[in-house]
Amino acid sequence: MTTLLTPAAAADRTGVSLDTLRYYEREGLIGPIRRSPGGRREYTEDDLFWIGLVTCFRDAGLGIADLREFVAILRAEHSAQDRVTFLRERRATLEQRVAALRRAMEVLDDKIAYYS
Amino acid sequence: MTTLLTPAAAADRTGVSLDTLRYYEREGLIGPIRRSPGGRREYTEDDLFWIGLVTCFRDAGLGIADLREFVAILRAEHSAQDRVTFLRERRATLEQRVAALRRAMEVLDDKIAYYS
DNA sequence: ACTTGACCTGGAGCGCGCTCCAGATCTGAG
DNA sequence: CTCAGATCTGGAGCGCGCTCCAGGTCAAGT
Repeated sequence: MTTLLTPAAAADRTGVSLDTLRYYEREGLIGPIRRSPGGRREYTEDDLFWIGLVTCFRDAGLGIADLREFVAILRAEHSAQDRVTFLRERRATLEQRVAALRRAMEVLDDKIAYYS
Repeated sequence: MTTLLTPAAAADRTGVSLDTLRYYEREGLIGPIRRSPGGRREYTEDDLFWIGLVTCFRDAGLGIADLREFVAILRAEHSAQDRVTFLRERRATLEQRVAALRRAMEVLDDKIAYYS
């Protein structure tokens, strides 16, 4: 028997608010989450794991649309080749962000050196 | 004689739109930019340089408020110590972002490996 | 002088990613 | 059975960072 979590528990475990959980589901980033007979959401461990992935990418600055595309690619039938291509593209954009951050950090380092 | 640039030229050189240049000025991120007798903005090379810094930080994901604070710290009278402290804090938050990006990239790498 | 186009200001509008709210329903404790 | 508290839905509201617009001014060519 798989343990099911209430929305509150899921929010607690993932650090994502109830509203945001619902929002992500509406947007197709997670779920659809199964429901109890009464209509309440019941989150599985798998759901939590997936939510973790989503928040990981959100934290990295990917937008909702990006993530929706990500979900689509991983869920729908796509050749492994397509998936790899897509994933590599995403990886490249993340690397560009890292580069932008490094540039900014260099500027800060220069200023820090100047004032030290 | 220092060369002065029209707004259009400044936008062109910096890659920032006219509207955004005005917006940044209103928000106190740049300038105030000097004006011609007729009231038009005239950008100096120094202005352009500063705009470059601002866009560098914007590209790194810093918010307008962060940048305003940045400007304030660098312009107003503050001890070198204060400045260094502030700059180091900023640097730390940028490093956290890099870490978040790295985590996301690891996830992508795992998926790429899986589908390869 | 006239026209054209760049520029001015103040303010409205927009897309994103939530966040909040109202009003209804479900659930569990007593 | 009752009542409080958790959850439901649909939709409004919000902060951010621009972006766009109207109505007017300025500058340069003819």
